Amino acid sequence: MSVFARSILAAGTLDAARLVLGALLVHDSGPERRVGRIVEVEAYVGGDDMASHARMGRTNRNAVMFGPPGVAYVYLVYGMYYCLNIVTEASGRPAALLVRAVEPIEGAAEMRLARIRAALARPNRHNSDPDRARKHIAGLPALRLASGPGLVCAAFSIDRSHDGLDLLDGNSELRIEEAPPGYGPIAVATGPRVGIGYAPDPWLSHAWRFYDSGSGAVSGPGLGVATRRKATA
DNA sequence: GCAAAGATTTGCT
DNA sequence: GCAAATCTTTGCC
Repeated sequence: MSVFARSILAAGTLDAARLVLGALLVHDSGPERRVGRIVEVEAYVGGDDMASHARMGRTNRNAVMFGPPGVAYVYLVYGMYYCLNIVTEASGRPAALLVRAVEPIEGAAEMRLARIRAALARPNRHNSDPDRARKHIAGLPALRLASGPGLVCAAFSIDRSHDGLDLLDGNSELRIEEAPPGYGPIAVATGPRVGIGYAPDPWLSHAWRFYDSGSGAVSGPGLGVATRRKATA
């Protein structure tokens, strides 16, 4: 299987978002190969996008967003969860696609184990019984193993060590591969981005979330803090 | 130097 | 349906 075309990511981010749906996220190391079909992404476009980490210019955290396309931008959100982005557009222009959900194709058992490992690594005051989390994840349908940005990283064992990794290098342990025939999205739907209630319009309202409406792995309507804050405001 | 908030998920009420 | 967990980054003193 060949890696995803860098020229597609180098062009406009909004076009790239539609074309990357259906492509495969592959983690090719460890006991079992993990493959997931990308079914939901969000576009963060340029330094003037007030919802983007790039809105404050280049910082230590977001530096790779300013680099070449096809590179992984991985950050820690809320101090607990990692999020995976695919950098887009030419060097010097900060843009990326946040991978919000993938549909497990291969290695679902390993994804489940990785989810359990991640859950046990962050016990909280409610989590008095480790077996509870274990059983919860064990009972999840495969389609729900990576249906959220933090869950994608948990299921694929992605962390800050992958920041800056070239996802379009066939030798990378984590990479994006072309969609096999028939894997493209059946119907691409769009909507506003999730969890960016702090951003002013027009960025708040831009329909820059793209997903395959035919996939059962797409994440929920958006349960982020910012979204709730907006709802109660 | 310190305070505040975040591209989320979870478990209990 | 809500609040907590947790830590990096940012913005201001």
